[in-house]
Order: sequence, then structure tokens, then C-alpha cells
Amino acid sequence: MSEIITLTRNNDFRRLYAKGKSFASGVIVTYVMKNRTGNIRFGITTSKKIGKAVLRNRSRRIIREAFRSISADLKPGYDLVFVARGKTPYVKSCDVLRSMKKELKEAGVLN
RNA sequence: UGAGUGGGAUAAACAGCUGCGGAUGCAGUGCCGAGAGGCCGCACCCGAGGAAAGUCCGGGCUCCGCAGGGCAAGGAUAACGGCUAACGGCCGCCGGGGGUGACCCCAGGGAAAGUGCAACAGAGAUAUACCGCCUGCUUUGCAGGCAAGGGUGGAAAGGCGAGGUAAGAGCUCACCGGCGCAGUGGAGACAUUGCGGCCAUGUAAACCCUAUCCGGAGCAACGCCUCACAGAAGUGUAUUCAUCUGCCCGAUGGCUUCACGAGGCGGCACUGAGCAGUACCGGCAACGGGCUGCCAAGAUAGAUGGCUGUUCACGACAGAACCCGGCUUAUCGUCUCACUCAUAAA
RNA sequence: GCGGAUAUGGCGGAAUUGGCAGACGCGUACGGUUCAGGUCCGUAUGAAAGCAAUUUCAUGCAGGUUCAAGUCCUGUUAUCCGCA
Repeated sequence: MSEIITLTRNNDFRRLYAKGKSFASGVIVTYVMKNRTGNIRFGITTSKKIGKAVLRNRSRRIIREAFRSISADLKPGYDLVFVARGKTPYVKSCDVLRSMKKELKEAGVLN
């Protein structure tokens, strides 16, 4: 039985940026790395480049919603970080879902 | 009808399913953790803004010694009267400026307390005599008088007209302006009337002077708890040191400097300078009082998303983070109230 | 949360107490020197209008004070930095 944990520490994010594999599309960038906990751990990055607070919140919500609908089909034991890009707050969540699916399949995390 | 001025309200709406955060009630005392603590089920309710923003002011709250005295230094404000917990805010009013008008704008104290600066131009810039005008003489000029006219400049010794004179000049007079004194009105700024009388430019968003006000730091404040650690250097009992800066006095403390890990809870959402309404009372108004109703975000990587359907004007600026009162800035529109001008009609 | 700094041609970077802004260097273009290139020397170089003389607009942006603002004041935008 695996559970979903939110990444909070800056350390974890740094480790993923440095050592994780990355997959990119126009709306989202995904960093993937195996961990030994047996759980799925994920985090979302929305930098100030995206825009003001409203746009950053919007990006985060869309990504979280896409992740929620896909999370049942994930293999356990991975750390994931999703980075929003400039376009992200202006697209619909199904677009994010599509590219997230594609990137996770490429990474081999998807069942 | 057109053009405009000043306020106010609103911030797409409705339905269904699902997802997220929180309060309350009920229940197992089940699960996780070394511990402080945390998590899980069901029901029902609530869940961003007019600016939540900028952090420009004023408070509350907390700690620093509960906040002391004097002189400095620094900062803020600036007609007058009021409102307010307070304010650099608001209301009223005065003065000045703009607009045909509704109305709008003004850092709006002091330049005879002192200092500085005013480039270039110009004869001369706080002082003067270049061209001039007038008189006299020994007449290509010299001496004396004058400051009206010319020219320069942002600014040239109140303005304009008349009298006056050798030529001129507030030298005299009328009007205007400004200054001083007195009277009247007003709570006051001030207005107005009378008399006297006319030498001193501008700049204080230059230094400065006057009046009033200001202790510092901030919720990563601060308090409590759990596990871990209990170290190194310096001062030597008060003439030193610390408490926002300097000096003096006073007070308190006994230590000061460096090092000081990981985590949890409270603070924190609460009856509060509270919010909404009002055919009520006082006040021109800001506002105060009365009455009625309500107590409905509270996260901690940070809650509002997704899908479906319908409608329209097709949706701007934009996300609470300790809490209030303002100011400023951003903003697609829609509705509404009062008023002004023009035209037409009555 | 608290606090500070900066913004000037294509680039770097001057401009004393407010008083002629675009100094100076780099770059670019043209010309000269050379058989050729480099070096070196000279001229031009913010934008718009105009044949030209010249005029207007230009110090991040919007206002204000002043006779006069890159400089002083207020608001605002962007960038950078410090402390906890």
C-alpha cells in the first residue's frame, strides 16, 4: 500500500533538479527519480517567471488536478517534480494531463 | 436630446456530479510517532477583495527596563475650526488659481533673525547710469541734476492716468495694489470700513527659523512543550558594560562575546475602535448616540479546481497570511442618484 | 516582514553648489595610408521634419517646485542587493 506525500524541503527539489531525469513539453516540465520509501512523493514549482500570485496559484491548481486524476495509475517508489512554464496558467487542465501522461509514460512511471 | 460634473452600488448568473481547507456535533478510543503531538468515519454549515496589492502613514498586540529628565542629532507635519483610538486621514470653512457652469486643484507658516544661490544676457542683479533727458561752460568736450523713455532679463526701486518741473521723481492727487494702526462682524483663519503712508526682488520641494508630534524592533515578534547539547573566550565587583544614536543625570541588571541542532503547539480568527440596516435623535457635515439583526475564510509549500448543461452584456484588475483605520496605485463593464451647460418645448 | 541602491546614445561611462547635456572610451559607417589586410590618421554617428539654414522632441515613466530640473520633491515601473 503506497501513499502520496508532498515534497516540501528545498533539499529534495535540488536533488531532483540535479540528479533526476527531465522530460519537457510546452506547458510542463517533469523531473523523475526513484526513491526507496515505496511511496509516491511529488512537488510543484511555480517560479516568479510565471507571473503574479493569481497566475501562480492557477498553474498550481491545474497541475494538482491533472496529477490527482492520474495518480491512481502510477507505480510506487518515485519522486516527481512538476515545473510550470509561462503558458501553463492559460491552458486547460486536460492539456496538462495529456502532456503529463506522455512524459510519465516516457519515464516509465505509468502502469 | 446632446455634452459634462460629483457621488453610490455591483464585480457574470443558475443547476448537477466530483475534488480541496476549516468550525461544530456524534462515534471507535482505532491507527501513526521516541515524544510533544498528529491522523482516520458520518452529518451539517462556512470558505478571498474592492482594491486582498504597494508598504506610504496611523493604531492595537508582543518583547526589549512599561517607556524617566535635560541638551543635541534625526524624522514628520504646516491657514483656521472640528471629527476620530490615532493619523500625514476625513468634514466644514478661509485665502489663492482654473472652468460659461455643476465643480475641480493648491507641501497654503516665516524672506525687515541670519547665511547661501540667481548661469547667460545686460551699463547695472540688490545694486546702477550704457544710450538718453535737462542746465551751465572755455562746445569733436567737460561739470552738475534726473531716472520718465530705449534696450537686456524670469526679475530693474509699486501700476496707470493727471497735475507739477529746467528735465524729472509718490513730489502731489484720483483709482488699483501692498503695508501699519483703529473700528465693526465672526469661534477663528479672515472679511469689511476709516485714517496714515509708500526703501529693500525671487528662492525655504537651499541651509535655516517658528509651532506641534515622534523610544526601538517586529507574528520569522513572542510564550509554552518534547528530544538533544550543557561548550569556548573575555571582564573582575563598578569611574566599566548593556538597555535605538552622541553627551550629562537618574533607574535597573550582573555579566559580556562567540557557538546555540531537530520538531510540535499556542499566538491565530476571538464580542472587536466589529459588521449590516435604520421613515429614530443631535450636528451644515465628517461623526456621535439609540434601536434591530449577525458573529459565517483562517491556511502553514499555503485551501475555490475539474467536468456537464442553460443564459447573457462573453467576463477587467487581481489571491487573505497577526488584526484594524486611512492613503496611493491597477481596473472590462453595468446600474443608479444629484447637479450643470447648450438646444427645443411649455 | 524590515531596509537599501540603481536607471543617461548601439555598449560602457562623465556631467562640482540646480545654469550650454549628451564629455571620454568602445563600436559602426566613409575616406586616407598599404600591392592587400591589420595598425595608424581624419570625418561622421540620438530621433523626427526639411534641399539647406534651422526647428521640435529626447536623462525609465507621470506630475510638481523653480526664471531654469539628469540634479530638488511626490507617485509609479523595472532591475539588483542586504538582514532576520
